[in-house]
Amino acid sequence: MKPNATNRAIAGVLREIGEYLAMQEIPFKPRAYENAALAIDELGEAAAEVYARGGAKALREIPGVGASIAGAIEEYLTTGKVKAYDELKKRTPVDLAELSRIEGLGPKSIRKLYRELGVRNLKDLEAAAKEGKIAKLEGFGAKSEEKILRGIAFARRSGGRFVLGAAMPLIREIEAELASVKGVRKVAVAGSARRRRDTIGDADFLVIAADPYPVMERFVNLPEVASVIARGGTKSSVKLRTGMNLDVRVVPEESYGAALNYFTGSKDHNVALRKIAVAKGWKLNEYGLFRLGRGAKGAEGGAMRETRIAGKTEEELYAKFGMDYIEPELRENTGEIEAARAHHLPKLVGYGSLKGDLQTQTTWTDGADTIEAMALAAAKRGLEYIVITDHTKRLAMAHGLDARRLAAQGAEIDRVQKKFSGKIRILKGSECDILKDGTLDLPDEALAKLDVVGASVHSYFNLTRAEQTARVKKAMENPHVDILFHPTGRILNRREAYDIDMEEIVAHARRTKTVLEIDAFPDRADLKDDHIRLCVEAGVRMSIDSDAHAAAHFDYLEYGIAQARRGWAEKKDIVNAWPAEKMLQLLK
DNA sequence: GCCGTTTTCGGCCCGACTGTTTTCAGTCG
Repeated sequence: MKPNATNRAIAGVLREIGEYLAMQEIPFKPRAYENAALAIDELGEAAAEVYARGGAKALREIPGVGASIAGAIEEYLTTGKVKAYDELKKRTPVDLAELSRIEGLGPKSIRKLYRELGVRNLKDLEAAAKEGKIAKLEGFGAKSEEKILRGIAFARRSGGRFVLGAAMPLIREIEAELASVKGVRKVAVAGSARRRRDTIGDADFLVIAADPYPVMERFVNLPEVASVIARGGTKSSVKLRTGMNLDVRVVPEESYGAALNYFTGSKDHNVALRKIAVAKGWKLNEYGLFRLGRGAKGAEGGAMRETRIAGKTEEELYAKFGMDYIEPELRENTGEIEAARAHHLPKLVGYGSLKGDLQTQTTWTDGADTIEAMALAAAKRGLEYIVITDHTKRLAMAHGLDARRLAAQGAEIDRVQKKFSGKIRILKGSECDILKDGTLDLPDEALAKLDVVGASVHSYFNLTRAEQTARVKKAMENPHVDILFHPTGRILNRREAYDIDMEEIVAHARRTKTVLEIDAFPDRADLKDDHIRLCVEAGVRMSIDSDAHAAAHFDYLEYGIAQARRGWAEKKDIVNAWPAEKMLQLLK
């Protein structure tokens, strides 16, 4: 078995096979490989494990994977190679991953550049462009060449995706800006930002306006715009200085719901809806849902007649399909369509429904604000309680608390609580380090005096999966540990999660009655949506915490709620959606 | 190459914009 045959690597090979087939203008197969690659990417477990469990037969259970692709995966897992891929690569030996990241370059162009100019990678591409060779190619021109050079510069500068919580404030500003254009009746943010994915690739805006011209004018002239990618009568795209792309679409009012649905995606969700429409003899596009019928001339000769049957609102659209309304956070084609048809969709935990916050840091360790300032900010936001959870002594750089300072902090909390009597309840807690061997950084006697104990890993990220899992499980067995904070340790765009068996952790949480945290700090977003859904299915309770290191960070709770909703969580699943007394009862 | 509540054969989501074309291919979402 090839040890580093990760899902990402397998998906990468499948995707490249698809692109090579697309170069040869082979129909349909490219999409089959692309679909399979997507399925592997989003598989909840390692394909290697699936194969170990049930061989190629088990691989074929993965939707989009049939006999042929299962064979390719098996070959890759057992030999580290896929012959068909190697042969395709030999015919056109280019760095596909690198070249297809360049905006506007697809399989056909890549093949042409290789055949005509010998371009194999970004470096060759840049050289060819700078020598003016690309502009002379048939089908290319001066503009294509410039665009390629800009694409290369950008690819070097930035990796691609943006953390939702970092991008959202600007997206909302632009939304308001577009809304202020004269004649604009409605603006909506669509795309992955509306689905509230933890990272987004770009941002999509939908506008209803009598006259699109002033909208486009304002849009391409936004101060943050670095370059205009496309500008048309109803659709434009720009690239911001941050590297993020924005798209805007102006649609007629009667199409608003269909367009919002279309541009919200996900692509998989849309494709699934369209297939259902086709099966019913309908057509769904961004302008509406249409019934198709032959014109008066009869079967063969007559023109198709389209009758609009829905499209003004999303609610109307889903109702026409016989479905309950599907919240944007659920639209990933992971069962929501079936659930909506069966009227079994979860009643998602609501925005603004949190009563408390179970992880906050103060000036006692690495927080920027005092206990009092944090309590005041939380009360202003309508929270009924917060838990003060400063770091413990192992985190020396954060000036972590030992048992003595923790006791002193307790006395300070009592003092502040008197001032806030009737306004907000301030609970005593800790973010206690889990040491390498799974023991805790504070003695049990100290932990026993606290209202809420969170435990977390801040060291030895490189243990093996078995060691890391055993370490965390041991900490969860401590009777004082109520919550496992940021369970996987990932930092978006900066650090991978440590290697830990989350299915095992979820099962252990159930056994030990440990709460798993959804850390709402934007670049953590940890648990991620898939893990949350595992918890929901296992009946494991979660908390949504800001991990605030400053009073302003209570704003982040919104992103944690979004993440919980993406994981199908309801109020009953979230301990701090309940009042303090009930929350405390739900803990160990 | 994959898939099936009309099908194990015959389909496969659909439309806008750009650039280089004079009628459209390629790319993107």
